[in-house]
Amino acid sequence: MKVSELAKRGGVTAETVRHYTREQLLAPKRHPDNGYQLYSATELERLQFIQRARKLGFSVAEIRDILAHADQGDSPCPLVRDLLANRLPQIRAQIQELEALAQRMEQALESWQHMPDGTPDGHSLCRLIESFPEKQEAT
Amino acid sequence: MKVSELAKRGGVTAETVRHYTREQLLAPKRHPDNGYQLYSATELERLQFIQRARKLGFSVAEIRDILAHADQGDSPCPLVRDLLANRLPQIRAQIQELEALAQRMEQALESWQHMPDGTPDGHSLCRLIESFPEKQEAT
DNA sequence: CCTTGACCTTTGTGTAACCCATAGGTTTTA
DNA sequence: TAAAACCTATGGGTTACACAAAGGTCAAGG
Repeated sequence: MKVSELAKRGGVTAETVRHYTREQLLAPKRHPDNGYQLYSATELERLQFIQRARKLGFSVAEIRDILAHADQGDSPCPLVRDLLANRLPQIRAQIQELEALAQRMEQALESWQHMPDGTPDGHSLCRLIESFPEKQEAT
Repeated sequence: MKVSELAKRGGVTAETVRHYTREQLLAPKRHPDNGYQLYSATELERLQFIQRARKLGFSVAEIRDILAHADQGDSPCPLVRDLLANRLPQIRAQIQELEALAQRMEQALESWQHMPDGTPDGHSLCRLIESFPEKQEAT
């Protein structure tokens, strides 16, 4: 099948398929006459595998490694366990950061309710923002 | 003061100062002889303002707009309130996504504890990943 | 048979906020 | 005075694609 058909079957855009192909996650054959990329049913399975892996937070580069292992006949499973176990705390940290950000934003919006809009005066650009600390102690 | 001094005083790298300068958030004078960028105390205040705004989740492009308003003598405050109020739900959504991801990751790691590593066999690349659904119903 | 529209190709650009390397000029200091 | 430290501009790297352009290919209808 050609790019668009694989894309449709896999539920992604043709651009995404081309991207994965460029990044070596998919290795289609070429139609000898016209140079079109030809994907087999195996490629569709690979595409679906990629989707699952993406949903689990693996990067495209990581998935390339995983697939490369599998293509060599090695079990990628230990790698997979490792990658995921290492990524999880990073995701947790990222969530913490975003929650702290959301809290700052909320606190700002709330405290701004009682502040008037001001006009920049050469020292103050916007007291709303300036009313916030540049650095903050741990709570 | 020169790039590095401003950077040190502002608690950022010289690269960051150059970046903000390229992006027009800072507008240093030039030393007529050697072409060095010369920052005044006002630029330091601006840099600190930028830091605060970044901490509140504003993008560099947004801060450029905010500063441009202020430079024209207009109060940027309504813009500031607006941007923040619009961004907050996006941040919340992002947190939700990350939490869903973290949950998928955890669930995966947990259920994988009882699964052996396998060898790719032409149909299965890694059952760990394949054991996960490509799409999922809302819970 | 030929045109048109749909699809394919490659290449290059843009996204966000910097970081880093390179090559070469300047200033400071030992 | 020579090296160390700092400055400049330019260009490439990061992530996972989206999008546009220029040009070749193919299927269907008039």
